[in-house]
Amino acid sequence: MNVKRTLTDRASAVPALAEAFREHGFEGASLAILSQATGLGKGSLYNFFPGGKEEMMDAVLADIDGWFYATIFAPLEQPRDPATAIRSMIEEVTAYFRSGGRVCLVGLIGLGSSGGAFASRVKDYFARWISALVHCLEAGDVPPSQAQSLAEETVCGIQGAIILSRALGEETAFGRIIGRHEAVLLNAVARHSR
Amino acid sequence: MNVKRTLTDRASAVPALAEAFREHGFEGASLAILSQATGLGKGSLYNFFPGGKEEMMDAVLADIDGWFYATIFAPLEQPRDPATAIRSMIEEVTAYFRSGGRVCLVGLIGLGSSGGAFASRVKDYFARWISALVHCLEAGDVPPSQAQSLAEETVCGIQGAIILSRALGEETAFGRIIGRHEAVLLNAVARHSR
DNA sequence: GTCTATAAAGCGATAGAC
DNA sequence: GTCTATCGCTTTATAGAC
Repeated sequence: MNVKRTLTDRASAVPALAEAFREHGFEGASLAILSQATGLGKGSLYNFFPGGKEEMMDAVLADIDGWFYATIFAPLEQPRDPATAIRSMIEEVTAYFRSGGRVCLVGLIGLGSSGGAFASRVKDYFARWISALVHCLEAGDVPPSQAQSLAEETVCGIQGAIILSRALGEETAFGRIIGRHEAVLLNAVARHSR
Repeated sequence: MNVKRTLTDRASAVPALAEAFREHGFEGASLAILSQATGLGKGSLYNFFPGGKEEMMDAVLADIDGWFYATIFAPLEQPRDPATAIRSMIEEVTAYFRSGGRVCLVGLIGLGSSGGAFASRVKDYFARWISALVHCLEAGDVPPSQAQSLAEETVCGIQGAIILSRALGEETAFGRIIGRHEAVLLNAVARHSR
C-alpha cells in the first residue's frame, strides 16, 4: 500500500512537470520552476526522480506517450469506422494542443539539443502516430503508398500548425489548417471505400 | 573606415551565433558556447552586443529575415514565372534547412518561452513568407482563398517536415514531404493558368 | 517523505589591463 | 578592440533536520 502511494504521488507530479517543460523547455525549466509547478520541494523532487531533470523529462515523455497511445493511436489501429476514427483523432488533438496554444513537448524536445538524450522516445512517438494513421487509412481501403504519404503530411501539418498559430498569434489558424487535413483524410477513405 | 570595420566584424559574428542558437536554443546557448562559436571573448561579444544574449539573438533573427527576404520572399513577390519561383523556393529551402538537419531558428524561438521577446520578428517572418507565396500563386491565377490555404499548408508542412525528419532520424523524409508540397503548388498554378 | 541549508559549479554581465 | 579576472547570482545536486 505504501509502495503504491509513493508511485501515485510521483505519477501525480508528472502532469505539472509536463506543463512546466512545455512552457520553459528543458534547459529553461529550472528546479525552482519545477518545484513551484509541482508544489514539491527540491528534496521531494529528487526523492521521486533521483536522476534529476532528465529522469523527470523521461517520465513526462513516457506519460505523454501513454496518453497518446490510449487516446489516439489505439483507436486508429483498430477502427470500427475509419472516418469516425479520423474525426475523433482530429477532435482529441485539437483539444490536447488547445488549438496551438499548447506546445507539443515531443516536437519541441526533438528540435532542441537536449533531444539526443530522448531521441528514441521522440522517434517512437512520431513513428507510432504515423503507423497508426496508416493502418486506419488502409482499413478505409486507401492504397498503402498513398496512406503513408497522407499520414506523414497530416502529422507534419499538425506540428507545423502549432508553430504557425503560435507565431501568428491567432488560434483560429490551427483549426483552419487542421480542418483541411481532416477533410483530405476523410475524402481519401470515402473515395476508396466507395 | 574604422567605423565600417567594426560593423563588418559584428556582422561576421552573426552567422556563428546563429548556428550556436540553432544547436542549443536561446537558454541553452551560454556565453561560453557563444564565445567559442564566434572565436571572440566575452568582452568582445559585449562590445558588439551591449544588450547581451538578447541583442545577439535579435541580430541573428534580423540577419535571417534579411536572407529570407532577398532569397525567398522577394522572388516570390515579383515572379516572372510562378512555377519557376516555386521551384526555386523549394530548392533554396531544402538547401538552407539541409533536408531537416538544420533547425528553423525562427520556429524554434516561436515555440519556446523566450519567444515573447522576439514575437514580432517571429510573426513577421511567417506572415511575410505566407504573403509572398500567396502573391506568387495569385500571379499564377490561383484564386485568392485557395492561394491562402495552399501557402499556409506549405509553410506549415516545411516546419513540420523539419520536426519529423529530425525525429525519425531520416533525412529522406524532408525531401519526400517537401516534394509533395511542391507538386501541389505547381499543379495549382498549372491548372489555373491553363 | 518533506523540508531547509548548503555545497560546488556555471551563469550573465562588468571592470580594467593592455 | 580584445582579453583576463572577477562580481553577484542562479543553477543542479546533496546532506541532514524533522
